[in-house]
Amino acid sequence: MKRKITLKDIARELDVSISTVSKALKNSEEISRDTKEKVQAFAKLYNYRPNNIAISLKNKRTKNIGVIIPDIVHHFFTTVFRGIEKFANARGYNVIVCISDESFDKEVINMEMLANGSIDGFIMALSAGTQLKNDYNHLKQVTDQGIPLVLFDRVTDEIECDKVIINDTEAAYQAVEKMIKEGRKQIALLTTEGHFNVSVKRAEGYYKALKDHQIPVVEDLILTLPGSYDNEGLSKAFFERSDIDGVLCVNEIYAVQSIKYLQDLGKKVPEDVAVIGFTDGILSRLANPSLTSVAQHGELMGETAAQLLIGRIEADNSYETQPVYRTEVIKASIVERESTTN
Amino acid sequence: MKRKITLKDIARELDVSISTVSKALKNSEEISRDTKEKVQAFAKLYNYRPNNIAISLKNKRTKNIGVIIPDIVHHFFTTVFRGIEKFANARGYNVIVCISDESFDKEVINMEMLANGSIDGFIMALSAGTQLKNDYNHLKQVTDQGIPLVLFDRVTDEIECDKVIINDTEAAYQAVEKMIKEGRKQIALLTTEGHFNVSVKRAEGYYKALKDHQIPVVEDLILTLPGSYDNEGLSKAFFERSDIDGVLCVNEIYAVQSIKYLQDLGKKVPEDVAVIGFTDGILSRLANPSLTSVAQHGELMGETAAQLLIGRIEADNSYETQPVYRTEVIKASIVERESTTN
DNA sequence: CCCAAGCACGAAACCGTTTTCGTGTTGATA
DNA sequence: TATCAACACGAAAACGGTTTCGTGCTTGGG
Repeated sequence: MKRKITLKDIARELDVSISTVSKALKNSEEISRDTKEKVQAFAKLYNYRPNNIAISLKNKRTKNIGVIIPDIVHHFFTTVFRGIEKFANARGYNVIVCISDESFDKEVINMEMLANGSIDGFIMALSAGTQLKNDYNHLKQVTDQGIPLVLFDRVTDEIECDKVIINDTEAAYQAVEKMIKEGRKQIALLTTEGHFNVSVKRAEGYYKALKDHQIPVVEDLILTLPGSYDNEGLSKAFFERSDIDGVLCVNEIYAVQSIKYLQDLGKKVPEDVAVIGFTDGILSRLANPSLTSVAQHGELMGETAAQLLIGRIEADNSYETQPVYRTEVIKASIVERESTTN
Repeated sequence: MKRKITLKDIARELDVSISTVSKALKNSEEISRDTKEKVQAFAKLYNYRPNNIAISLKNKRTKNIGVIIPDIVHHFFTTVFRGIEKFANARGYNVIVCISDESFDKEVINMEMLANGSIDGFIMALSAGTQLKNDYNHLKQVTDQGIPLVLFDRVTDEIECDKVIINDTEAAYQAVEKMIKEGRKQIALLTTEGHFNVSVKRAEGYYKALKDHQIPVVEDLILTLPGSYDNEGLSKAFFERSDIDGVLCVNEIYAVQSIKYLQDLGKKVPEDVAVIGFTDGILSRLANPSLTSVAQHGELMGETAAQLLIGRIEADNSYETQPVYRTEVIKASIVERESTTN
């Protein structure tokens, strides 16, 4: 077991000072060619690598970014994470991931753990618990310390920072409008409980589309489910009413499940009922019929968030004054497949 | 913007030495009650938190573990990761994730980045590129340095370290046997190219089950696809032969796609053809018919890997001699759903 | 021959902790 | 009154680097 070699080891071995070794390895002009070659050769031979921790301590930069997401076993967050990781890695940053599991407490604990020097900035999506509690002191503390923060998807107006969101309302509007243009009139909405910002915004788009096309809102056509990714509470009974001819779902799980129930009830998708979901994941592609879906471009969202964050991190030497925060809007797009007609 | 407060700040403010502050905060017996109370009150007031980086440098322990996986947008890896994160977090460790994207080079770069002090140990699944190249020097380097390493799922015999695998061969055997007991005789195998260890092992189980039940192997019933998670290369034509009555797929994507093609060809699942996949993910649950699938218990796998790793990390002060490495086998189980009969 | 510039390198501070090893003061004891 | 613990605290080294600021030596010009 060869232990890691340090500057001190090289200095001792070559009978020069630590500073000389350090400079020689950085190819400093101060050091003679002879010495530089000697040191560099020795370092190569013994595979010297500077200790990241020591460097972090010295320059107060860790080159780590903290990502806190509610769940990882979920296609959307997963793609966002891939975008973050990709961009960050290309810029020499590593990514520390914490899963809040939709819990306020875990979110707080994780942030505090990382905020004490482990990372240079945060990227996060708020947990359900946090949105429910409406308590953002942990975020405030972080930003007050001057640690850059970027919120994505599940954001809040309470905190001033950079944000990346998608145009949920318009996307839902377009999805509903598409079904209306197909001649549908009784369009159901499957959504989740209200503390999710995104669900509310998608519902808004649904209402607005109906209104703009003079279609009355039928309360019985709107089903609000408790879980966020589970299809708990969704039953076949909901689809038994004979007049439903379209369904908008705030995620793809609901959508695929809806298709299944509709088919069980002898209704044809898309002939009798059109179905559109959010989150254009693998489920949408492989469903039968495949699912027309609102693509949220998670990877782009992640890249954008990482770009914003790293920009802040690497610029915060200059501006000490109140910076102007940006909110980037990622445009969702509808991917048309077999669960709608043309 | 309140900057972070340090021991030195407290010491200056309270007119005591840094050592006194440090000890007072640790409730050392050396320090008088008066001083301790004073220091602790001040620390609380100004919300003092020790700097993680400094502590890491001091005790040469980062409380970070590095996870390197080929892909994150994949249900199995995602669940394993959740298991790792869960266990690690409960033990006070953070998780740094790098995605190798199935590339040997990225795997090497990521490992080198993290191996220079950023982490206390690695958990990883080998990338396709690495298995293809059969070059494990980067792993050897890491273990030689005394950094604990745990391999999971995609492992190699070339490296001595702790490993966590599932009993792929037996699971595939059982899946095939199940279909045979349902009276199936022409069972197809959809697998991926050979450099994936797991595919090979699953194929072995397939062969063995056929052999044990005196069913001849029909080469035309075995389809080897290039990608690992994409259904590229999988076409409806494969299923046109009339005699197929069972399909074993090495992942759930192939399985769901197979169901779709079979249905398109007018064959009924499971009446005419049974389908069993690996990776019991959301696709399996929501497919129509829902998919009988081999559950790999990824979360348990992740927890096991994290437990092994943290055990090594926290024990490696004692044993300097060659430790005895363990290989934990996670037992896969078949989750029966609608794509097979009883 | 003297002085100044320039070269090549080293000493030391610093980043924020922890921890060992003093050390000055007090009170009790012989 | 001299001695000795016990007490309460500080100085300093250490972790592994970077960086500033000397400094001794050589050399060239006057």
